[in-house]
Amino acid sequence: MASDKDQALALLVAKLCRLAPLQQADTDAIHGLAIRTAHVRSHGYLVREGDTAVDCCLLLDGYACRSKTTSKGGRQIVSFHMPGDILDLQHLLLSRADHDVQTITDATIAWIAAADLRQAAHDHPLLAEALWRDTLIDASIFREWVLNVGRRSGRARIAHLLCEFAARREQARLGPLENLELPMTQEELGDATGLTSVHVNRMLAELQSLGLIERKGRKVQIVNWARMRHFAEFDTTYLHVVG
Amino acid sequence: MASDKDQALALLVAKLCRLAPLQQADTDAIHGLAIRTAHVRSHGYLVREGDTAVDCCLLLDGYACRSKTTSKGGRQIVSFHMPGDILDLQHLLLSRADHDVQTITDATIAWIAAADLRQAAHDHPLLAEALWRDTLIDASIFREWVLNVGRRSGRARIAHLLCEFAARREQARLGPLENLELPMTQEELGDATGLTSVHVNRMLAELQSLGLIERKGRKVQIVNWARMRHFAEFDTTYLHVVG
DNA sequence: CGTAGGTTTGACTGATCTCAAGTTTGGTGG
DNA sequence: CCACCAAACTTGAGATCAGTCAAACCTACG
Repeated sequence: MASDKDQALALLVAKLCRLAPLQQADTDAIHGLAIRTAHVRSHGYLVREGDTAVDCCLLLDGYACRSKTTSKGGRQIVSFHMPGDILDLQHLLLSRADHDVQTITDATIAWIAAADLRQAAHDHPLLAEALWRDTLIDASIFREWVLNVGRRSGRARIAHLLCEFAARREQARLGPLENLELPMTQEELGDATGLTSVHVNRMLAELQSLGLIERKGRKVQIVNWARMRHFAEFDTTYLHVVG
Repeated sequence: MASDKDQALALLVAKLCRLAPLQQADTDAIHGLAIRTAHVRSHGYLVREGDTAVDCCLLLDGYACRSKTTSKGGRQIVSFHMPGDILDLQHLLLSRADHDVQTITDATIAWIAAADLRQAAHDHPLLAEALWRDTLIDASIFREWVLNVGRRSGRARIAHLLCEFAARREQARLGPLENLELPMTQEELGDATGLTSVHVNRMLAELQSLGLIERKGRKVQIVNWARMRHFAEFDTTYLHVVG
């Protein structure tokens, strides 16, 4: 039976192989990384803004998000994450965390020593390329979020977020495109879209009344993917899907 | 007398040296890159969404921005750029452009062959590190923009944008912190903050009436940096200033 | 000195927020 | 299995911020 650590390494290798044509030497280097796994409760902090991170965290199970906070207390979620995602790759090369990383459900995390990973990237160009590409895709998603929050109506923002979540979930083979269970509260959906939880609620109700989705608790069914996609102006290009 | 090409190489080397401790071999590799310079008129496209970019562009003179467009025609500017910035480093590793890159004033551009730069990064780990760190700072700024557009009032958004522009300009030694000339129209400020040009106008007028700025045409004077900074909730941490 | 693009202003509209009161849901201990 | 509790969700009414439309005013430049 595979340990958490073995599972973490397998997940990491699989992910990075999709991002660059890794050779044996590269995957060997990954297997040589110091890793420890941990269980973290829902809403636990993995990294706090201002921290000097010495470890990178890979999400093995559960869901997480990254967020920033206004000095007046306003919270903005800047990304959601699912199993297989590396949560704070930027701390490999930037010394101070500029945002929080937090679980949104109970989760299992693999902590990888940043110095090890940095050294491995330095010694293995293809590994560096895979990691770099991962951060570039991250950045592309941030750009789409700036557009989402800056230029779309409330209903379209929510629809777009649902589409992105569904698409990324399917891409990571975590479930079918049309049926998903949201791990986050409506308050968190609001923090991600620049809306209040009250308005998120109304927009979800509206998407349902438009026949785009069906809901039961946090289970969401996308009734007609093509119509939903169109309504949300969702185009997967920005996810830079590889493999 | 230095040619545009020499100027480009000097600028690039200076920038990357601030981002990683480059060695002689690394800077030699940079000097070996194929480069050609070009003058581009105001509002000219350098990259269009969907393009397969074969060159990376370094901005030598003038100002530029990157933007995305909604299918309904809404435009969102996701970043502004000034001399010394590399505009589309992400195209080194992502094949399709997910956004437009456009000048906002007349500009001088140095085009660097992407394949050359990719190869140089592959062969020189410190060069890769410098470029990677540059893209990570880029991503950090996108995160701050998501927060800006998602969670701040109109007046604070504009104030924050002005602070960022002033700070980056000073950091690149392009002028003093408190006095700047904006290269962009109020419409473009609106496209960057998710507001209409009409509202940008009113917010600028308000910042002036609050005694935070003085304006004359597009010249802006920040009357009291400490107060402005506080009002805008501007904290330079996210710019990850190095050197 | 005429023109076009950019800025400024006003009046009205509408999307989203705020506050506040229910209602449902999921988990926990008896 | 049930009763209870806290958290999350839902709904309503009124307030507000920002958008829309339209006109007038600059200002740089040919």
